[in-house]
Amino acid sequence: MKQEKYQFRDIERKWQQKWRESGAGRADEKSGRPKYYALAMFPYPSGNLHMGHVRNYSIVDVIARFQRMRGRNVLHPIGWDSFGLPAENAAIKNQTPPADWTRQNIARMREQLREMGISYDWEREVTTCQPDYYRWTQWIFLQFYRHGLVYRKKAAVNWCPSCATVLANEQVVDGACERCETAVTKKDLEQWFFKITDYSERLLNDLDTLPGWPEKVKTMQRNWIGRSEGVEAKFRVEGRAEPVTVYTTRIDTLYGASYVVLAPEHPLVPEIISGTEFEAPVLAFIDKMKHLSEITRTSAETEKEGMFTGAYCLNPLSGERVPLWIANYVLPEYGTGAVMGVPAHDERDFEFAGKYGLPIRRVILSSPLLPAAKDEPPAAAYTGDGVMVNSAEFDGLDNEVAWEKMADKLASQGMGERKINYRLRDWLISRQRYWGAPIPMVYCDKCGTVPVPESELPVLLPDDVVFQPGENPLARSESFVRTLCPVCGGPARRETDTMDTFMCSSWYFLRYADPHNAAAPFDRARADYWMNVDQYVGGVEHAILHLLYARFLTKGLHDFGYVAADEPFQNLLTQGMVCLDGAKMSKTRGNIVSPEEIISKYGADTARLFILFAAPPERDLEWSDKGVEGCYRFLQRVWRLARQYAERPQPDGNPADAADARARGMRRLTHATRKKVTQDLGERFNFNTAISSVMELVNALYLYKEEPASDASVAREGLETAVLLLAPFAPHITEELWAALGHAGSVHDEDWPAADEAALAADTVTIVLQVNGKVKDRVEMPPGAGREETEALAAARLEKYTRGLTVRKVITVPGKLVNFVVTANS
RNA sequence: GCCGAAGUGGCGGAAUUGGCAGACGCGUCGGUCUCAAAAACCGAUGGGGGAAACCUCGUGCCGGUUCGACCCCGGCCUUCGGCACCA
Repeated sequence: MKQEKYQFRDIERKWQQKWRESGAGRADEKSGRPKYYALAMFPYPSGNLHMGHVRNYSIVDVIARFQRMRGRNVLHPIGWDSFGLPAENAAIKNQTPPADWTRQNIARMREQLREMGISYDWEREVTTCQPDYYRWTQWIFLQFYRHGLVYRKKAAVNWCPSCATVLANEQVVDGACERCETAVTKKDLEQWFFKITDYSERLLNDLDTLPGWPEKVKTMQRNWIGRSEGVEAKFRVEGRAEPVTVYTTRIDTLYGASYVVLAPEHPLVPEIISGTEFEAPVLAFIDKMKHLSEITRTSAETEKEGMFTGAYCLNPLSGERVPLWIANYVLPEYGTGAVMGVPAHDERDFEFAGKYGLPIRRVILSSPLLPAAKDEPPAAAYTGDGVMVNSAEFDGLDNEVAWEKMADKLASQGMGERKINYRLRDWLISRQRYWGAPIPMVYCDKCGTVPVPESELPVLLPDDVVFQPGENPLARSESFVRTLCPVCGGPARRETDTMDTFMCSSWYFLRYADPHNAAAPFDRARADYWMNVDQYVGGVEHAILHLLYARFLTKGLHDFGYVAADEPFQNLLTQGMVCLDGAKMSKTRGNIVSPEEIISKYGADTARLFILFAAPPERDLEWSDKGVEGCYRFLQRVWRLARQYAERPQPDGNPADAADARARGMRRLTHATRKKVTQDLGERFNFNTAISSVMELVNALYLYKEEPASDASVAREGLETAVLLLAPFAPHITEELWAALGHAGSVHDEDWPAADEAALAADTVTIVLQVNGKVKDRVEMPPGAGREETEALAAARLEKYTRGLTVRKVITVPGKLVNFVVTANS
C-alpha cells in the first residue's frame, strides 16, 4: 500500500492559506455562546520572533483553540507595542525613519506568526505607533489630566547620558540604564507624572480579588507598593517655632531615640545652620552628597555618613534633649525625610550610633526574665518584639500594646498622628524622545499650560526630523513645536516630550474589543462584553511594572465611567524563560535557536508541540534539539497511523457495543485520555502531561490494531480522539488528517471530545497489598468487591510475609489498597 | 538581609494533592529488517546484591506526625527569581 509521506511544508502552507481565506479566528460579539478572552502580551517588533515569543503564543493558542472547541466565543487578538527606543536607535544608525523600520519589522514578524499557525483574529490587529491608536493614548492622558491625576513638576530624575533620556526608577537596574547599562546620573527637569499613588490602597487591596494570579506576582506587587503603618511624631527644635516631623513604624521605641536625622535635602537644614559654626562643614557635606547619584548614595553597601547640625530637639514624650543630625541614609522622598535614631532597635541606627558615638539605650527586652540587661549596652540592634523598659509609664507593657498607647498619647497632645506610607512613587511618563506618543499639551505665554482639545487629536509626530545621538529630535522640529494656543489663539509651543511606552501597553487589551472605532478608544458595550481578559499570559519580567500600570489605567477608566471592569486580567500565567545550556537564550550570549530554522526543518506543528511538551509553562524550559526530533517522530507516527485508516471505509458498528475485554480496554483508554487532556487543559495548564497522555493513546492504538480480533470502530474512535485532542497543539497536521479521515468540516470547528463515563468503568481494579506500608504484592479484583472479600484475599496473598508475626491492624482503602500492620510475636 | 519559587534516574520531566516513585519523551544498550547504512519496528534501562523467583537502598540534608510521606509539620543546605538603608 502506497503511503503518503508527512510533507509538513505543503500541509502547513495549504492550511494557513485556507484559514486566511476563511477568516478562521475571527471573533464577534453576536455569538450566543459565552465569551472567552485569551491574550498574550503583545510583542515589541524587534524584527524577528524569538523562542520566548513562540512559547508565549503557542500557550495562548492552545488555550484559545481548546476553548473554541469547548463552545466558547473566543477573542484571541495580536498587536504591536511599537513605540520605543530601538526604532530610534536604528534610525540613528541607518538613517531610516523609525516608522519605516518598525513597519518592516512588523510585516516580517506578522509573516512569522502566520507560519506558526496561531489562530488570531487578524482584523483586530493594533499597532501602538499608528495615529489611529496613539490618538486614543493621548485621549486617555487627557482624561487623567482632567481628573487631576496628571501633573507636572520639576524633579530630580534619573538620567541616562548615553540614551539622553529620563528613566523611571524601575528602569534603572543596579545604578545603570536598563537598556544600555550606562551609569545613571541625576538631572533636574520639568516632567509629567501620573498620580498612581492616589491608587496605592486600591492597587494593593484589589490583589485579593485576583485568585487567578500567581502568588509570586501578587507578592512582588505588594512589596513594590510597600505599605507601612506608622506614626508621624513632632520633635520641637530648640530656638525654633516649627518642629521636625519624623515618620516611624516603631513609635514604641520612642524613649530609645538618642538623636534625630534629617535628609541632607530637608528644607529645614539651611535654616538651622545659617550663621552657625556648623554652616560651612554641613554645606560641604551636602554638596558631596549631591555629586553622588541617588543609586550610589542609597545603596545598602554605602557606608553611613552624617554630620551634627549644631541644633537640638526635644523628645515629644520624654522631653529628652537630643542632637539633630543629617545623614546620607535618610531619603528625602520617603515619609517626612526625617527619622528618629533608635540605635538599640534599628540596625541602621545602631551602625550609625556606633560610628559617631551616639548613646544606645534599650527600651525593649526580648524577655521579661532579663531585667538586669536593661541598662547594658547591646551587642546588636534588637528589632523583635518584647517588653518595654526605660519608657516611663509604658514600662512592663508588651511593645505592641505600648505602640498603640504611645500613638494615642501623642495624638491627644497634638504631637503626632498615625500615618500610612507607601513606597510606591508617582509614575513619570515623560520621555525626551521622538518615537513615542506626543504628550498633548501646549505652553502659551498668556494662558500657561493648556491641554490640546480632544477634537484636535491626534497630535501627530512630524516626519521632518533629523536623527542624531543625544537630544530629542522633536524639540528641533520647528513645524511641530510652533503652534497656536487652543485657548487664546496666540502663538504657543508644543510639549516635545513623548509618553513612556508603558502608557501604550496599559490599555491595548481594551482596544482589541473595538479596534477600528474612530470616535472613541472603544465602545463601552463592546469592551464590557469582552472584559475581563479571561487568561493573560506573558513573561514574569512584566510582573510589576506593566501589570501595575495596566491595572492603574483600567481603574482610572473605570472610575471615569468608560468601562465596567475594575481589574483587567482575571487569570494570569507567567511563563518561564526558554534556555539553552542552562542560560536564557539571548543575542548577547549567543545561545540562540531561531524559530524560523526550527519551523523550516520540522514544521510549526513540531515546534509548537515540543515547546509545550518539554516543560510546564510556568517553568524555565531547556531547549533540546533531540527533544524536538522526538516530537517530530511522534507526529510522523500519528501521521502513519491515521493514513492507514484513511485508506479504509468508515467502519460499521458502534464502539460502545464492543464486547471483548481488549476492545473495552482500548476504549477505556480512549475515554480516559479524553478526560485527562480535558482536565490538563481546562483546570490547570499542564500541556506537557496532556501531550504525553495522547502519546500513550497513540502507542496503545498501534498495539491494538495488530490484535487479531481488533474492533475497527473502537480503533477508529481512538484514532479520531487522538486527532481531535491534538488539534489545539498541532493545528495543521490534525486538519489534514481530519480531512483524510473523511470529514467535511475543519477539525477546529468540531466539538471537544467528551469522555463517556460508561466507557471509563473498569472491569477490575488493582489492589495494592502492603505490609507495614511497604508494597509486597498486588491483586486484581472486581471494582465493587467488599471489604471482607478484599481483606480475605489479601490475607491469603500476604501469608508468606505475615507468617509467624502478629497482625495488629488492617488498613483497607476500598478499591485501592490493603495494608497489614504487623509486629514480631513477643 | 527580606520576600517568593524550586531541589525526583544519565537528561527534560510524571506521580490529578497522604496510598504502586520514575508516566511520556530524550539518551544509552541489545535485537528485527538490510549487501550495508538510515528510517521504522521490538525489547531492556534508578543504585546495589542474586543464576533466578526475589531481597535491599532510593525523591537535597536532619528530625517529627502517620498504618503509610516526593507530598504534611519543624529545623537546615543549595539553586534560581524579585526587592533591598522605605525609618
